[in-house]
Amino acid sequence: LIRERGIASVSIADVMGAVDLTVGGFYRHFDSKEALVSEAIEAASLETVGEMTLPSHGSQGPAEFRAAVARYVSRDHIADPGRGCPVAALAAEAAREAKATRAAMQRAVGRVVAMLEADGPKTKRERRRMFTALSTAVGAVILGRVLKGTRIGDELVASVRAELLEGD
Amino acid sequence: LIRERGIASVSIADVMGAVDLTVGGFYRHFDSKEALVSEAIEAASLETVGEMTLPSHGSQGPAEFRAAVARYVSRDHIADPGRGCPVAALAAEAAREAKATRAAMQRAVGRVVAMLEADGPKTKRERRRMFTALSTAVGAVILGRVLKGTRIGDELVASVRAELLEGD
DNA sequence: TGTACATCAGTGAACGCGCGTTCACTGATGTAC
DNA sequence: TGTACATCAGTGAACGCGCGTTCACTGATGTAC
Repeated sequence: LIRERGIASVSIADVMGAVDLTVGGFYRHFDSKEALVSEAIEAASLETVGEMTLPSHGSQGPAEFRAAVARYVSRDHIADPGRGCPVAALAAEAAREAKATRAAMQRAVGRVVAMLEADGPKTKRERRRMFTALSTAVGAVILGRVLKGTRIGDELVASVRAELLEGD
Repeated sequence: LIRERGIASVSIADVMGAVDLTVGGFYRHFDSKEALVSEAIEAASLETVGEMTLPSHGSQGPAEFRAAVARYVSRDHIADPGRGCPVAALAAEAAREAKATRAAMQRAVGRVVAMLEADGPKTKRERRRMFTALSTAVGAVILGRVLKGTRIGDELVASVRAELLEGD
């Protein structure tokens, strides 16, 4: 719900309503809205990284990397933020939130980096390419979402996808 | 103000207070908050593109492109969203807003693309690289902001900057 | 030059509403004896 | 096996607050004569 609508636009009543409960009960489970948001980012991050890593346990080859990119920079991911990467959906908003939320988002990014590093040590050049590819993928999903339904949006997503998949 | 704090977190009282006026007068100037947000995105977009294009009028060479990238993917830009690119600051949030706001953000992205296209027709390959570089730059600024003050954030920004400036 | 009047940016109080949080309570569940 | 009691998830009403928007008003400005 938060990934779909953003942190500020989801109320506790929305969250509780979505599981057919009433607002009052919320505080049996979380100390505050901020605690919920932090845990939600954490959970979504684990889920997303888990899906990306799924086929091979830990050691990722270039084929797995390409498959992950193809799933990340895709029409499906762009069309369904609610089930997608919390970094793409919420990074900009989380950067303006209180400490706990920012920290959760920093951990989420860290987890992606750790996943990309999982197949052993990298040269400086490889690390640079890794950070660049990550920025490109996140940027493309965010831009793809705001441009959804426009010609330029389709071209941008197709371009980035092809560029990342071809290596360079 | 909106670029700094986000659309939802800026109230009309905040905006009017920032220019030492009271809330009531707001509606002499704008029909609604949404109208203000749309115009603010429009204005910020013109300002940002203007700054990027400034040195040479229209026809941009590779040197101007490199200078623009260096200014965009920089510590200064990341540290000061309030004076920076509205796309990096607000694209993800604008994607969830009503039509007028989304449309303003789409125009903002379109303006950047038009600027990058300004030095004449491009091959398909060049267009692909252009869209990729745009996604990379926007992604890096957004990630740089959420990671501000962390080791990984510094490394990511430095990496993307170097990678984009070196060509590839 | 002086007066009457229209315009309109800005005021400040009010509106209905939804927010996050609190709290006294209910009632199902599981344990102790 | 049956009874008494503690636990605690969930209820629903209330709180104080800030939100976007409306509206009757004020008062400075500029134009018409």
